[in-house]
Amino acid sequence: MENEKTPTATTTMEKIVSLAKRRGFIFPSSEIYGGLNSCWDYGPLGVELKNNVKQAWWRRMIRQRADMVGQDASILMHPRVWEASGHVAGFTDPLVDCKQCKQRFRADHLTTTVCPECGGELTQPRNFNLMFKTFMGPVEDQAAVVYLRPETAQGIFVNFGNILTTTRKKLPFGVGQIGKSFRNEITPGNFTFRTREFEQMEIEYFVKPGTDEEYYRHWVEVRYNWYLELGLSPERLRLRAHEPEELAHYAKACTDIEYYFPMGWSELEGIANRTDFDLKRHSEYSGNRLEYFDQETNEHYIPYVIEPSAGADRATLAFLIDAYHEEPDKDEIRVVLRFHPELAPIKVAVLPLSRKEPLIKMAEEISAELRRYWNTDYDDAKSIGRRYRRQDEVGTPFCVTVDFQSPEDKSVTVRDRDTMEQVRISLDELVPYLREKLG
RNA sequence: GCGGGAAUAGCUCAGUUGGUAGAGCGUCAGCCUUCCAAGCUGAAUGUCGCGGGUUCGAUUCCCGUUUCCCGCUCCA
Repeated sequence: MENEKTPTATTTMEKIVSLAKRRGFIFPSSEIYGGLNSCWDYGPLGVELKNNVKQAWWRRMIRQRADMVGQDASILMHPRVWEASGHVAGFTDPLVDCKQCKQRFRADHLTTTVCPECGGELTQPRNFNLMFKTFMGPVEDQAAVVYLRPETAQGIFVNFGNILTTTRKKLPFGVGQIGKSFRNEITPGNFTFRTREFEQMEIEYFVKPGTDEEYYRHWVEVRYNWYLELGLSPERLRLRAHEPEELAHYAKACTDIEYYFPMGWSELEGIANRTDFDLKRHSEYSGNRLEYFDQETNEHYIPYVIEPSAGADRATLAFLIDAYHEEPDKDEIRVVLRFHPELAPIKVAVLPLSRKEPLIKMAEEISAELRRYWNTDYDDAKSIGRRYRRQDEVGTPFCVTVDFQSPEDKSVTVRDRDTMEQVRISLDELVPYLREKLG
């Protein structure tokens, strides 16, 4: 697959948007007031899915690694942070528009005073600061201007010293966090792919200078495999190394992990070698030396940083798109979300075959038991086939069906979403059975 | 921000040459139903995206605006 727009791109994304709305994954923000540009709300199933994505990241990247710790920094930070990081200067793009051909250019990239495309007249440069600004305190005073963070990364850099002393970590080690960031993107769009409020899952991994390239490769591999482990299709996932001229001001190297979205190959995550840029700048601007003392070599130095920076909303969208399947079923089309069990918003549904007692009572008791371990749904409305379809459409991996035999021999059947096969097991074995499948 | 398209029920859409709206699917209730969207009966849901103008009357015509989608430019 090359970077082309497919003819079905529109309809695929529209189907995802429609399903997301219909089944309570994602709604337009403030919809009853007409919506708000580029803002989306995660509904009952969407929040489960996204939380599962974030937990799958946290578990593998932080908890299961001895060289990682977590943190959760505030969104509002000292204004000087953004001067040191380069965002106050670097996030302001002076843009000009051609009055004739309507194309837009960065004024600082132009060498001419007329449109390089058609020679038309250009508008005056206008500044686009991509950071959201607000006021700290009840009085709108210039001295109290603060920014909503445009990335979570800086919250880690400014805490480098605190984490070093409190955790007694030795290099190499990393700090991860998940949180909201805000950017006044010029062009948001493509559903939740590019929004002005978004959630990041970022790691800053500190290493001894000279070992940075080795760990850079390590993290590219670790992060790539993370998506594969959680079920993303390998043929829709690829790595793309940045060309030197497209690197950000702080980066020595960067590799994107891209997914083949309906609109084409687009970035899920970037793994950057940020060198010692950030810690050095914060040392300069704050007057605090953000250094590491290496006991083995008896020297002070500023660590290099490898940054795997992922978008939680983008990952969630990719998992949703990748899970989406339409399959012929008689004359109908069966919609199935084939989520990895770890990501599925509902893990198991309990379905009594009839509304007659004692099936209902037994089914309710079983769901109460299962709800202790997993997000469990209960549904007794309409035919059993219809209820399987409902669960398929939201990606529930397992359905526990209580039939007329169940009260007599204390057994149920478990139906698998992917194989559509059923096994009859005793009630005592149900939780162990599901635990083996779901973890 | 610029250009193009669109906006009617939860979803997909029809419709009104200007006289305040329907279908299918879905949802809910009841009957029926012993494992893959069966059937029957009944019900709920729309300020026709929002605001203004023209008009006796606007969902329909005009203007503005918001949102979404598709192209330009940027990023996680």
